[in-house]
Amino acid sequence: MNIGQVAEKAGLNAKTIRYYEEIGLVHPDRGPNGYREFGEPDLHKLAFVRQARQLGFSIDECRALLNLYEDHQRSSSDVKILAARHLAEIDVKITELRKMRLVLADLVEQCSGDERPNCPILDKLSDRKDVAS
Amino acid sequence: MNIGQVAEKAGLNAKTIRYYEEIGLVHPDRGPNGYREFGEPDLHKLAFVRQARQLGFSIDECRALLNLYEDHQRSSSDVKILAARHLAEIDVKITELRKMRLVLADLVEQCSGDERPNCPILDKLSDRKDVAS
DNA sequence: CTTGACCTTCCTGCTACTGGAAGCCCTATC
DNA sequence: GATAGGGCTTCCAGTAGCAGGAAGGTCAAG
Repeated sequence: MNIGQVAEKAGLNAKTIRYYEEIGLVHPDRGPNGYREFGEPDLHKLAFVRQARQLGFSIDECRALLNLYEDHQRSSSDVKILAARHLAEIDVKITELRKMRLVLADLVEQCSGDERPNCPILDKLSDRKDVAS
Repeated sequence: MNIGQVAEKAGLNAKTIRYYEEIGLVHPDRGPNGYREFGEPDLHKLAFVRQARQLGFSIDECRALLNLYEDHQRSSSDVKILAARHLAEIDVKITELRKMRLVLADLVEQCSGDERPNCPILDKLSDRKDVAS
């Protein structure tokens, strides 16, 4: 398979796949013309990474997950620890965003949004006191 | 004020403030020794930007907010539109994170997390079907 | 006079790609 | 055989928002 085909099948951009090769996630063969040649295992790995990325795992976490996936001696606890840590990070992000959302929604609601210059949003931003911890 | 003092007062890193100068957010004077000299208005602007950053506004949005803040002919509607758009982006992010969280929490729960290799998390990631839309 | 804290500029690196330029390869058509 | 197109290659630059570090100037205290 050439890069275009594997890209389509894996649901990834060809550029992305070249990048993944550059950072050592995949190691496709090369044909006599210099083209990358991907096999089924490569496709499988790329699809795996795509799924993990969609769940928000970083590239390094994807690398670790791939290693675990290919290590048939792994303990599922290693995978679970990695995933649980990522889950916790997601929770932190959600919490932070919700904090922002609370303040912001309040400000937006308070702002009349007309042609007059008076604006509680700007007032808040220029306030001495902190907006959130 | 030197950069160290203004950094502490504004709650920002000195490096960050130099960066903000580089991208044109602030324009401190220079003393005869080449040191940056910040006045109260600079401190005020930096604190403003910090507050906006804490609410998740991008640097470009902060720039726009600063411009509106300093434009006493502004309409509050301009500010409100900007803030409402940002609020919508936050909502999108929260939604995406919650989707990830749903799938991930489920997987983590299903994984026994023991010494055996069998792992539903890896099974899911290597699945042909998409994990989320 | 020296020490240490503070300041300066410049350069690199981080994440995870994306876009573009210059050029080769392959197939099809005229 | 020439040409057109699409796909492939490498390399370089840029994105956001800084952080870290090197090399060196400045300033106040002892």
